[in-house]
Amino acid sequence: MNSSTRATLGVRQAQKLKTRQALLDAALKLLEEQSLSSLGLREVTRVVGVAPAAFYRHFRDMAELGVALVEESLGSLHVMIRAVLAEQQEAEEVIDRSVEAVAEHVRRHPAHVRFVARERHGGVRAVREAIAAELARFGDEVADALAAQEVSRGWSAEDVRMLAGLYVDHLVMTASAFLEASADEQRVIADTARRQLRLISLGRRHWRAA
Amino acid sequence: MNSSTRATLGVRQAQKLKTRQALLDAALKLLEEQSLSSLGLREVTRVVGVAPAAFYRHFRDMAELGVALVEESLGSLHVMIRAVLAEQQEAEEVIDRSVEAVAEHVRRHPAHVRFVARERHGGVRAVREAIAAELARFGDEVADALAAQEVSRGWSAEDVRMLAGLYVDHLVMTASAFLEASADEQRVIADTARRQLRLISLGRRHWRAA
DNA sequence: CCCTGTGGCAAACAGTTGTTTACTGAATTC
DNA sequence: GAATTCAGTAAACAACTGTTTGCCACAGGG
Repeated sequence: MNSSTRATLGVRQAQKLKTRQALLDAALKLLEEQSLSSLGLREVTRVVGVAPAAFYRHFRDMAELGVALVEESLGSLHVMIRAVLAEQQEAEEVIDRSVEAVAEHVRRHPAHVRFVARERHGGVRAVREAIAAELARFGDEVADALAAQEVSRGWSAEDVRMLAGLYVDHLVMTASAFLEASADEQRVIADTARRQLRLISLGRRHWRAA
Repeated sequence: MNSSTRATLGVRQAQKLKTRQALLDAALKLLEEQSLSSLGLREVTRVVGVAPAAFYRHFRDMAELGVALVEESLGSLHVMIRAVLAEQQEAEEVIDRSVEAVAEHVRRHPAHVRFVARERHGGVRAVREAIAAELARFGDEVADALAAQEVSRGWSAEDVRMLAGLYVDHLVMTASAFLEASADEQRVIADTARRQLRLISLGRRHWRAA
């Protein structure tokens, strides 16, 4: 009668998913203060409270666990981005809304954000590639949203994609800047981010019109 | 009579510097495929061909070696940036010149660039802070150069610093994008980077004028 | 020329790591 | 209700880690 698991899932399978999630959670916690390539399998199982060998029932190695963490981490970000993109508002409002959304996302999922920022260029190839692929999908999604706006009339697909890339990069930079900042510094960062977006948006409106 | 070391340096001191440099070089090479927090002291000394204990004659631990690598890595970048900033040219030219300089820098010092990109958000606090401090100095330097240009007339110091931050971030993003790219992809990246800089420069010219 | 400072060495230390093995006991299937 | 599946266990493995110790060879100053 566990309400958090579907009734159709057997007790067996549900338990397995539970420890799998426990492994992911423990790893994410440990990764707040070290990087994936130095995180040991025993370290993780010790925190969860299972035998080291149990790890292999869920992941081939730490790299595979890392890829699973990428999906978990960027999944929530994906939801957030889609929500912001869906709102149809004035440019100024959409900027304020975006920065606020990023700030809140970092506040709610700091470990996820830190993990992505850290492993984006980290020492584990498979994880790097998973993050790159997911961020590329973000870029495409943003590009689609931009193309649908009337400001982009007459823009080539490449130019739209270029602008989308700029936005995604800026998002990632801003999010990781928030991470290590105190409350005071966070306000400064948010303010700077808004002005930067405003400047970009200005450049956008004058593109090919100058 | 070693021409690469000052004549005033005794044989003693010169030898010490030589193995110290060998340790740094070996570490940098090993760091192309892993991150600092997983790099072992024995691993480094083994490559150099000295006893593990010899490491302590030069660094307290790997974190200290990492900080030394930061200075080495960002030192060369610093020279490059200063050179570009010194040139007084038309906006369009300075953009082409900047992107070309970044591309060449990555071509000449890939391991250094990779190291900085990887450890900027990596698992070793001291190294993160050293990189952040150095990048902040870059930002100040760029800000000074921007402020001296007539386009910035009437700009507040904060706005100038905001724009400088945007440029520095863009530089780092572009450099790390170059890293894992093939020759073909590099051309695409360079082209995208140029267009992004052009858009930013456009926004800059219309700042507070719109 | 001898004395001293010191960069590097060999060896030993207690811990820790990833992986394999044979196993147990409970949920599932028939 | 018996047979089967399989998540998790305990123990052992060789290989490796960072750090300390006492020692040596030798450059450099007196």
